Amino acid sequence: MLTPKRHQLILDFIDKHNTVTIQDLVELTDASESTIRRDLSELERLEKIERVHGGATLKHSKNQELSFPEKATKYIDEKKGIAKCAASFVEPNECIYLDAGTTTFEMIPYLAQQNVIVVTNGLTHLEALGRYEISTYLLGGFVKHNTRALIGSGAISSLNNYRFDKCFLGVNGVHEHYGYTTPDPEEAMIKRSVLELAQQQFVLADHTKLNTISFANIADIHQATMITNEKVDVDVTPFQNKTSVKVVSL
Amino acid sequence: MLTPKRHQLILDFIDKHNTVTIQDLVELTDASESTIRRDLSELERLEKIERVHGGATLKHSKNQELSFPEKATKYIDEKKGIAKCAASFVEPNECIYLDAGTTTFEMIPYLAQQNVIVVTNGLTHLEALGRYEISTYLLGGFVKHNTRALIGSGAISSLNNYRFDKCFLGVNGVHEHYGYTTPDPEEAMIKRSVLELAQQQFVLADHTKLNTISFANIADIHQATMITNEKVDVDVTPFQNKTSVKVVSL
DNA sequence: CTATATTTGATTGTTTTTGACAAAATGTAA
DNA sequence: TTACATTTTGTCAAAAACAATCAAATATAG
Repeated sequence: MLTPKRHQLILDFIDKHNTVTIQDLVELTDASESTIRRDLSELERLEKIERVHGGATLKHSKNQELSFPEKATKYIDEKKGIAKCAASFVEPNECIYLDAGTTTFEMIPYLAQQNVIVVTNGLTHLEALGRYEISTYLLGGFVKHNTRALIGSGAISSLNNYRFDKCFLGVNGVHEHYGYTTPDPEEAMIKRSVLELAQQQFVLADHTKLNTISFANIADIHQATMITNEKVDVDVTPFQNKTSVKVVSL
Repeated sequence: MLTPKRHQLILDFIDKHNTVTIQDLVELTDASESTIRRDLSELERLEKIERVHGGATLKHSKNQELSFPEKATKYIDEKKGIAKCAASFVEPNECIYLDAGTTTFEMIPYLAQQNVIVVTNGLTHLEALGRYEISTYLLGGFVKHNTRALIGSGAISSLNNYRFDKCFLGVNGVHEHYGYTTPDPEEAMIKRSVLELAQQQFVLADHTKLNTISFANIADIHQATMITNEKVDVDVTPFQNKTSVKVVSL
C-alpha cells in the first residue's frame, strides 16, 4: 500500500475514533509495526496527530507548551533555590520587572518585606503579589490563556510607560552561541524590550535549560546575568566566559 | 486501552455522576486499581479532578470560580438576568469592552459562541474568558488588589490602543440628575474613557443602584443605554425620559 | 539492464507502563 | 480510645511499547 494512502487511513481512523492503537493500524493497513510507527512519527511531525504510548490521538491545540499546572511541579526545589538567589539581588524600594513563569513566581515571597514595586506580564503572579501586599503594575495586551501571560503589541507599548532597576526573566533555552531562547516569538519580543528598559538584567534558568535551544531568540548570553543551579553533568564554564553566572547549590 | 482514552472516560464519568469510586473505574476501563490510581493522581495534578478517599470528584473550584463567592450571591439572579439581556445585544465578531464587576462577569457564558473579542480591566473575568476560549485583551496599569481591577494612568493609556463596537459598564449609582456614579475616581475616569471609545454604550445596574449616588461621576444618564431589572418600589420612568432603558423581568 | 535511493520488516537493547503486593495511612464502628 | 476494614503509597518485576539499526525488498534513474 502506498504511503499517502496509509497516512490517510490513519488520519481517518483517528478522526472517527479519537484514538488509535498501533495494533489497530497494523490490522487496518496490513503493514508492520515499524512502518506504522514511522507513519505516526511523520504525522506527528506534521502536527496532524499526537502520539501517545501505544498509539496516537487527535491533536490538542495547546500541546505546544505545557500549561501552568503541568510545569509547576517539575524541578520545584531547583526553581525555589534559583528564585531565592535572584531575590537576594533586589534592594529595598526598587522597581523591578518580574517575567511570567514558574521560576520568577517563586521569587515573590522573598520580595515581601522589601517595599518594591513590581511590574509583570504574568497573570499567575497577581494573587501572590496581592497576598504579600506588593505594589503591582500589570502590562496590558493579549491574554495568552494557556500560559496566563500577556503578549502582543499592547504589552510592548505598555512597557514604554516603565523603567526598571532590575529585571528577572525566565527562558526556555540557554546556549553559548544561540543565546537565550523561548518558544513564542511574541514573548521573546517582550523579554527583549524588558532587557533594554532595565538597569540590571537577570535570567533565571534551571539546569534543564542549559545547552538547549528554543525557537525564538531573545538576546545574547552576555546581555544578562544568568542564575542557574549546579548539576554534575552540565558544565557552566562556557557560559561563564561570556557573562556573569551565579550557580546555586541546593 | 490508551492512556488518553482512559483519562477521557474517567473525566466523562465524573462529569456525569459528580463522583466516582476506584471500583467503578476498574470496571469501566478494565484496568487495574494501580493504573486507575495513577490516572487519578495525574488528572489531579492537571487540576481536572479532585481525589477523595476511595475515588474522585468534580473539582470544587470549577463551579465556584464561575461565580465569585462573596458579592456574587447577592441579587445573583437579577444580575444574571441583566447580564443575559446585555449579552443579547452582542453580535458575532464584535469587539466589546467588559468592565470589571460581578454583573458584567455574568455576561461571559453568553458570549462563548459569538466569536467576539473582549477587552477588559477585570482580572476576575480572565479565568472564565479563558475557559470559554474567548479572545481577550487586558488593559494594563496599577493592580487594585482588593477589587482585582486595573486602574491608573497605565490603564487609561492602554485604552487608546482600542476601539469598541459596544461597551458594557457596571456602576454603583444611577441618578436622574447626578448621572452614573462609582466610588473610585480612578475607575470613573476609565469608564468615562471607555464610553468615548465605543460606538454603543450600555450600563448594567440592578434595581439597588437606581436613585443612589456614589462619589465619582462617570457620565450623564443619556450617554448610555441602561439595563436594569423591574422592581415594584422603583419607578424607572424618570430614566426613560432621559435615555434608552431596558427593563429585565425575571 | 545496472546502480542507486527509498521503503519496509525484523531484530536489538532500552524505556515506559502496568499489575501485584506489602507496608503505611486513613476511615469506621464498637 | 481500640480494633478492624478499607484505601493509599511505594516498590518491584513482567509485559508492552519504544527508538535505533540493518538487511532485504522495492522503486527510480541513468
